[in-house]
Amino acid sequence: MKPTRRIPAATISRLPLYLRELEELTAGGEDVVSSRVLSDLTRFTSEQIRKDLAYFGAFGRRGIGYSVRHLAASIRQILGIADEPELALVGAGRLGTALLRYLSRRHAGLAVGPVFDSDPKKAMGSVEGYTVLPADAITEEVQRRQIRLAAITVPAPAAAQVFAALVAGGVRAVLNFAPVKLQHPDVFVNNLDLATELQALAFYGQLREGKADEGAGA
Amino acid sequence: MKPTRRIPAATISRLPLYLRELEELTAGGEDVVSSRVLSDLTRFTSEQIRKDLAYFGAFGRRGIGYSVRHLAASIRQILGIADEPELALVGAGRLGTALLRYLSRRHAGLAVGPVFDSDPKKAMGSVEGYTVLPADAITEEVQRRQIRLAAITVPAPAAAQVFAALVAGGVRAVLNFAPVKLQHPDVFVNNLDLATELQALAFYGQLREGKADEGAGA
DNA sequence: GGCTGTGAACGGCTTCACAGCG
DNA sequence: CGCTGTGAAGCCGTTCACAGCC
Repeated sequence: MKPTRRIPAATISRLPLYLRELEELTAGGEDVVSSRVLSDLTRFTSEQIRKDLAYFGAFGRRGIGYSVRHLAASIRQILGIADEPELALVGAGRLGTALLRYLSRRHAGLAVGPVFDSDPKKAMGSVEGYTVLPADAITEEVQRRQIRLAAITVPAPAAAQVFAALVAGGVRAVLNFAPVKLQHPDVFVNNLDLATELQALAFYGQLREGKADEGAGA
Repeated sequence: MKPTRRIPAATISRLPLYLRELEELTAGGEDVVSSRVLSDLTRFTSEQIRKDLAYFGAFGRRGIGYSVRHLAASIRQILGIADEPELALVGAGRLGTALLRYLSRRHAGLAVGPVFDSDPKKAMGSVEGYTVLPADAITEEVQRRQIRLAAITVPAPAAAQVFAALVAGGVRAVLNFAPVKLQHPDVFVNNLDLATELQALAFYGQLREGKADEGAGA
C-alpha cells in the first residue's frame, strides 16, 4: 500500500503464506482473525505477523483483530496480484507445463501470459491449451504485451540468452529454474535450482548424533 | 567434515552453488581456485566463501588457494551426497516427473529411490522408466530401504498424510512442494510452494518510482 | 606478495515489552 | 480486558580488517 521504509525480503516471502491462510478462512466463513490465530495457522509468531503487516499500514482494529476479506485484499494489492498480471513462461518442458497447470488451476492472482520454447517442434504447437511461440519472439511479444513477470524453465545453456531477451523486452522480475545464476541491475531475479535445493536438503537428512535441526527453507 | 559450531542455513544453501562452479572448473581442467575467482563466478563475496568453508575445516593453502578436486569432494562429503543417497518421490505428476528427469539426467549426487503415487492408475505403472508404487506402501518401503530423503509433489489435500507416512518410515528431510506447511520436530522440512514463490516475485515486478531492488531468493 | 582463516565491527531481522485504542 | 502497533533489545549473519602461512 505505502512501501515507506525498506521492506525485508523475508517479510515479502511470508505475505503469500498469510494470504493462503486468509483465503482458507474466507472459504470457512470467518470474518475476523487475530494475529494469534494466524500465528497458529502459519507457525510464525504473532509479533512477526503484526510487524510484517505494519510495514504497509495499519490494517487491524485494536481489541478486535483483522478483517479477513480486507486484509486479503490488502495483501493482494501489496504483492501486486490484485489485477492479475501476466507471467511469461520460457521453456515448455515438464517443469514449465507443471507451472502452467499450477497457474491455470489454482487461482494464485497471476495469469498465464505468452509461452515460449526454442525447440521448433514445440514452438507454434500447443501445451496445456496455450500456444507456444518461438524463442525469437520473446523480446517483441513481452514488450508488446507489457509483461513484467517471467519464469525460465529451459536447460542451462539457453538460460542466459533467454534472460537477455526478457530483459530487453522490459521484464522486471524473473523466477529462474535453470542451474545458472542470472542477474541484472534493474531486474529482480530469484534463482531457484531444484538440484541445488535437493543437495542442501541432503545435508539436513544426514544422521547426526545431536538433535535434528528445525524449520527453515524457501 | 566436522560440523563443530552451529552452521547458518544460508551457508548450507550456498554450498551446492560452490560445488556447481567447482564441477565446471574441473571440467575446464583447473587444478586450483582462489576464493576471489569463486567470488567472481558465484557473485558471493570472497570473505563469505572463506567463512562458509571455514565452518567445516581448513581446506585451502595460504598463498595458493583451494584444490578444485579436493574442495569439491569435501563439499560433497559435507552435504552428504558423496555416497549418492536415494531420494523417495511421492507424486508422479508433472512436477514429480520433472524432478525425476533432473535427478536421472544431471549428476547431482542423489539417486532416484522409490516413486509413489496414490492414483491407482499410475501406481504399479511406470514413469520415466521407474516403477510407481501405491502410496500405501510408503512407510514400509522407505523403512526397508533406509531412505532418509524425500520430495512431495502431491496435491494439497494428500500432503499431510503422505508426510506422516514418510516420517513413520524414518525419513529425515523432506522437500515439500504442496501448498501446505508441513512440520515435525525430528524432520527437516523445506516448504517450497511454487505459487507463493510466484506471488512474492510479483511484488518485485511492480513498477516503483525508486530504483529496483537487487538479488535475494532461495 | 598472495591468499587463507578469523576475531571484531556492523547491519538487519526477530523477539521482547509495552504503550495505545476499542 | 483484548489485541494491535511499535520502540528497544537481542541475535545472527555478513562485512571489515588483519594476522598467519606459503
